[in-house]
Amino acid sequence: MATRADVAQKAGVSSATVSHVINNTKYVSPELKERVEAAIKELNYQPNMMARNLATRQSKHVGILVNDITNPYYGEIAQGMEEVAQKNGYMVSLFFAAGNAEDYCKNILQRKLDGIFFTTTKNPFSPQHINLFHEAGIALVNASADLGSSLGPDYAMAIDSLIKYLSDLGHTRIGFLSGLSTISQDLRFTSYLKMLEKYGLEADRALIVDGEFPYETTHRSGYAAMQALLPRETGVTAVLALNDLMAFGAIKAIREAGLSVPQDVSVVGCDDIFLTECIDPPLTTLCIRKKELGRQAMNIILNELNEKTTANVMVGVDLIIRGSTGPAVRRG
Amino acid sequence: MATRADVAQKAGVSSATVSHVINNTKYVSPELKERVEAAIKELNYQPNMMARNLATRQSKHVGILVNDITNPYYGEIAQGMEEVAQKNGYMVSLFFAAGNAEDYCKNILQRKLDGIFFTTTKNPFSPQHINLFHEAGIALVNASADLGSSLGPDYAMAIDSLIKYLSDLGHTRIGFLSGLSTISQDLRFTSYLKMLEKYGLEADRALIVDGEFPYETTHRSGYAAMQALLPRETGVTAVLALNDLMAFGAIKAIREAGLSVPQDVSVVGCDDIFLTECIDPPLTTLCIRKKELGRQAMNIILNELNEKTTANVMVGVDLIIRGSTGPAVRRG
DNA sequence: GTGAAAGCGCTAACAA
DNA sequence: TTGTTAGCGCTTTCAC
Repeated sequence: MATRADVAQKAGVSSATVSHVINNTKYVSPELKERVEAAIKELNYQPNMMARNLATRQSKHVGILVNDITNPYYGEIAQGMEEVAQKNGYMVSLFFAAGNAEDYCKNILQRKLDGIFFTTTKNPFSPQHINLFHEAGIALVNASADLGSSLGPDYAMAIDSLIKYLSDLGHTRIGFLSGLSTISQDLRFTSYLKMLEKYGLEADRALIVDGEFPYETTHRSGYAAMQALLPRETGVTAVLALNDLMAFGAIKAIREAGLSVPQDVSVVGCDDIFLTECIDPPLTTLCIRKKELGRQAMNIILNELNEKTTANVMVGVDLIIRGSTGPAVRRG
Repeated sequence: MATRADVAQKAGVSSATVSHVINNTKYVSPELKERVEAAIKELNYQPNMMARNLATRQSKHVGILVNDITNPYYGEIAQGMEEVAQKNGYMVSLFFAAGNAEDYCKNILQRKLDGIFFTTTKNPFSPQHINLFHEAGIALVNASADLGSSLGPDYAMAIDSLIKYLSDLGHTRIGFLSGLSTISQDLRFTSYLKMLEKYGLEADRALIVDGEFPYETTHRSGYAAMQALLPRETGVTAVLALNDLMAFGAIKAIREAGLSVPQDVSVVGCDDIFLTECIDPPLTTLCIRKKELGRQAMNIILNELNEKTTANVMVGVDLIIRGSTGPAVRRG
């Protein structure tokens, strides 16, 4: 593989000049420029990023930490992030919440990743790890808050609309399938509580199902949560699940209990992964603009790197009404 | 951030010695070794991979090309690959079939990726690109065949079992929703044809629905394919879809046509993504060991890199019978 | 057994 | 405007 020196020689210029035409970092006379470009083409020269990165002390490599890439939600976010990363000459690598934090940390530090997007609150990294990242000058974007920039879905308004919608349909006993811990400060959960209050509905503790350690938010935990909720005889007529996968599981549990959706229980998901519209019944859900989220994450990282500015942004969430919700009926 | 020179100084040895204790590349007396290790710990020294990679001419960085990471199928493969990559000090980056091949190619070459796993036949890279990869000594693992090592699911036996199973249930008109082009040499399709013949069933062209360019294998294309198949009045009583997503879409189309699954039409998917067991009815499908596939991919790359051996392996596929298939009934 | 020093390919002062 | 050169941090011969 040709190196910069080869190009310089072939073009009859210095290697610095080659650098300058490649990086557009200084004026080079049109004539030389042309000669250099010709040489590059001829030799099919490709700059060696490892060398460049060593010299510039940046890797042009970022990471995305996902809970479970098997959830289409994260997949779409990753796609959005990759899209703008690619446009800017960055690569994105995957990290899994279930992976080994120590190994990941070492990798991140040693490879000098330029930035990381934590899409999930389920973060394997300890505050010490985060500190190391900070010291290394890595741009951090967190779904929730505090460290570096923050970026996440703005659930509050959509959940407001949702509770109003359900309330208008006559629902007064609205459950919440959390998947997370009791003390969760998840915005979905806190918004749920707040909006219940706003619309004069009772936030009965029995209507709320927490997850169990290790916390999971899959169809399986949704199934388990609903199985836990139904026998409680709370008079529940509607539930909001932390995400669509959990909602799928909840629907299954409801059916297995001999009830139907939405006649007996209305079910609402969150995320709006593409499958929501193809299951039966189609799922009412809170639609997060996932690609947008991913794009924003990369943009924020880019800004943090280039302009040294940190940002706090929230992306919109919309209530999408489909077939899994309907009027409340009193069960005997 | 401390460098190797700092460590050397603190330990009172040369930087070469530090290298040797870190990489275990030469005998170093226990005494010095200990001093070096102490210094490393004390300075919290982390080797700079960019420098090391420059010197060793390998990036310890591999890629995985996926069709659509939003399909849990690919997500699980990526997870498997990442798992063994991490264990071996490699990072894996994502490439999307829909991405810009030119940009990707440049990236791959310039960053000196050590290997790439093409999980999908839908490959944006031209033979010229592939050639460049070859010349650069990049380990290539392809789902189908020919370039470098090959790795993919072994559909043939499972499809044999499937056709036998359906045939035993009285199905004689079995459709195929391909998503791909007419001339597809996809092993699922060719196995389907072969097994129809084996069990004495007719491979009516009208029972086969090709995809349309740009080929897609999502629930949407499954929906469209089934909508195309139903009006043909072929007497179809069972269909095999290229993957589970397409099967989901097919089920939706069947229902919208006023028919039911499996009473009127049996539906079979492929991949066994986790959602198959939580939709209604649970989907009969061909289960691919996805994590295994990902792990194998990384192992093959590692072997190709270290032992210069190439491999051709297929991972097992199992027929999983669930609720979406049942006895054939004569309609009309 | 250990260390000096010459790269790896590129960038970025600084000179010319 | 262009070229020289000293790094970037690590590996790896080759002397000692």
